[in-house]
Amino acid sequence: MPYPAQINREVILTAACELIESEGMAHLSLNQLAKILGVKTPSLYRYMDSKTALLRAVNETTFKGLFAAITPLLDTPGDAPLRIMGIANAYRAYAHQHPVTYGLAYTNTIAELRPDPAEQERAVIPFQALMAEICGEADSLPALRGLLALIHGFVMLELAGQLQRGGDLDAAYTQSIRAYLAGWGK
Amino acid sequence: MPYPAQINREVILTAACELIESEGMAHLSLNQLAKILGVKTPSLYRYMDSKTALLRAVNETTFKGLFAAITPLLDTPGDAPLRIMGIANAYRAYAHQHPVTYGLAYTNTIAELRPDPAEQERAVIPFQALMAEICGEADSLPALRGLLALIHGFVMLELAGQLQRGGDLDAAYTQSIRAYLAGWGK
DNA sequence: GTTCAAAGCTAATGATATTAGTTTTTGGAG
DNA sequence: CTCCAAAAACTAATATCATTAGCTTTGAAC
Repeated sequence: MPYPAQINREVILTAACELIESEGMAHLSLNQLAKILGVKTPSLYRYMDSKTALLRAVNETTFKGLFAAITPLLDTPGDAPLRIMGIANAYRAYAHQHPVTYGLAYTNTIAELRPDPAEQERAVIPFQALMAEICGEADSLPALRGLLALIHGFVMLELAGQLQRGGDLDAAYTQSIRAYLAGWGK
Repeated sequence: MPYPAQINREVILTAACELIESEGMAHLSLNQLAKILGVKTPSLYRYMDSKTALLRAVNETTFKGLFAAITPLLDTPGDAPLRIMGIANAYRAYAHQHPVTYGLAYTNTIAELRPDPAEQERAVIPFQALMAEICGEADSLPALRGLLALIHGFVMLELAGQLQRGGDLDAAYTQSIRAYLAGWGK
């Protein structure tokens, strides 16, 4: 092992996440990142193919963290609506804790930054069974999609500062999801 | 009027929109834009303060177009759920027709690109009355927020390529909104 | 025809991502 | 203990950006 490495893929990744989260997307440059890591810019290329690849990895990390925060709640006592509400709250909490990277992960005006979308849809399959308990097997896929849309949409609007007319956002979130589930339950 | 102008703010804006929509966000450079307009790059600065300001203008255009596509449907025959569904479909259709600029408008990993969010929330107030017909005045704000979240979230997931497990997306959209409204109507 | 201000241009700067080629380091072979 | 090879980092250079400063062209009004 000649020449011990000063950095590696992982520390680059976490430094990038922290920098994005604290300074915002616009201030993430490889120069800045290298300076933080105590290394010159081109050295980063030994561990990543491009800035785009790095950002894609950041997004993968975000999704991984998000699902890690959520999946444990699948095996929780209570009926389906209650468990779904717990998951929805954990989801929203994660997004609030990682607002910039969450936004980046789903933002994707640039298609190259997306992790494999097919894989993500697979990751969400376990949740479909939960919806099936409410609306039946046959409708469980469309019902799941609407649920994801509601959750994701609410969080995105919040993060974009688009829900600022006052009122209790926590309550609005809970009530809306409850209404959605009730609507499918009929 | 010495020296007739070859360009103006508006043609820059529409060219920018078209370029973004056809080539994607990543390929929008002022150089490219100037070349399309038959002008040298620095000349653009006579009509805009910065690239950021241009993108903010693009976003304003997007919102304006979106609301222009939607608001006429407020005065349509039919009960509240029917009218809401018409609006939701028009909304989704607009997003499908302008996928990149729609994504950009709501993406906003970079806060400077956002048009005044307060104004946008005001633009959506007329739709609150429609929700009130379903769930009553008292709950109309949270119910509206959930509806916007559901619509926006669904469209964003679609555009991000995150709903690719097959199935009828049109139906899923319609059914989910119907369920949501039914849930609030109880 | 001269004037003048608007509109465009050239040239330059500093930041950026990225590539090519060189130097430094050090664990292990002799 | 010395030396070597290769891994890891570095320097230097390029092309592309956005942006600024200052110069040149245009054409309508007098």
